[in-house]
Amino acid sequence: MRTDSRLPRVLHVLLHLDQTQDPVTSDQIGKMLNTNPSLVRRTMAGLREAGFVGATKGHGGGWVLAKSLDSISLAEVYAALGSPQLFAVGKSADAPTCLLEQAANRATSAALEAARETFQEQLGQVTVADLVSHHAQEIRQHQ
Amino acid sequence: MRTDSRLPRVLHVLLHLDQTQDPVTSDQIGKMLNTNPSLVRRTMAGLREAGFVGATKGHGGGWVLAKSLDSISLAEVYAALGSPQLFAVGKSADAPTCLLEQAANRATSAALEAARETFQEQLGQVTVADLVSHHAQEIRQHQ
DNA sequence: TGTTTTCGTTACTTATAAAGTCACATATTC
DNA sequence: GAATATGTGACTTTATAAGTAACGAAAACA
Repeated sequence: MRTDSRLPRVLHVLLHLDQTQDPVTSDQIGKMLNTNPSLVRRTMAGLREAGFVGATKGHGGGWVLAKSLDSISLAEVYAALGSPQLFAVGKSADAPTCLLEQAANRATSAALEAARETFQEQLGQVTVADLVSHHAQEIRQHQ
Repeated sequence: MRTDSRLPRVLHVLLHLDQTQDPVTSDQIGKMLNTNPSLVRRTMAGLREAGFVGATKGHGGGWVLAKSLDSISLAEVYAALGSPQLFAVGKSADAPTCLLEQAANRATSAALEAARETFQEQLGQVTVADLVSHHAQEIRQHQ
């Protein structure tokens, strides 16, 4: 498959939503992400269901933050996206009968699971607000 | 893409090669892995170049171990496969100009890199021989 | 010498999942 | 009622490993 870029993309969107009070349309977000509004709506759906953003229809509608970014961890964002498949590497088969194949799968899965834990820990330690907290001044200069 | 199962597969093969003195053909390995001999030869090529196995042509030819399994770490096997793409998740773009997108990418990459380090550490701590060392008796019973 | 076996390699097809696209119903504002 | 937006279903495209086919080269065997 292609590389799944939903996590960085929605983080990017959340940071932008925090820069304005006005609703931002899927069309505008699509231009930011170089993609189209339908994909934006689908990708943002999980964040809406998680209560991180709200969407309103009609004139003047669009996406707005529904929660402060310092109360949303990256782990929660990842979970809101449906905890997408993290690894491109995996086991050879689900339940092999060969003992040697079982051993090979066990070792592979163990290393992957350890890596997944690290990934989750890292995401859990950081809020979306943290991503720019050390760059606030720099960012303000460029808005 | 499909899930990359080369690592568990070649580990499986190495463990089998350790069970016999005779060369094992790509055809026989293909039957073990439920795939075909061409794919086996391509996948094993990296292990041959790394000096972990040898291949001989002609009658009575095939694949044999060229090194003791207790001298090969899983990390070396992974490297011999060309260190395949580990993650299905990745950054949104290589060098975005938007500072907020840069921040989103940085955070995503940082979590992934930490996870990769854990993965490599895990693989580095284990030799191929370790995979079955605690199951030696059980495996002998089933051969 | 010639046939068989086996690897080594190239070229091509298939499978899979995210990305991307299109269309349209629904809801809201003007 | 017209215009603007989301929500969603159906479909196409893209990227990459897996899988397949074919054939030359090398080694063993008769």
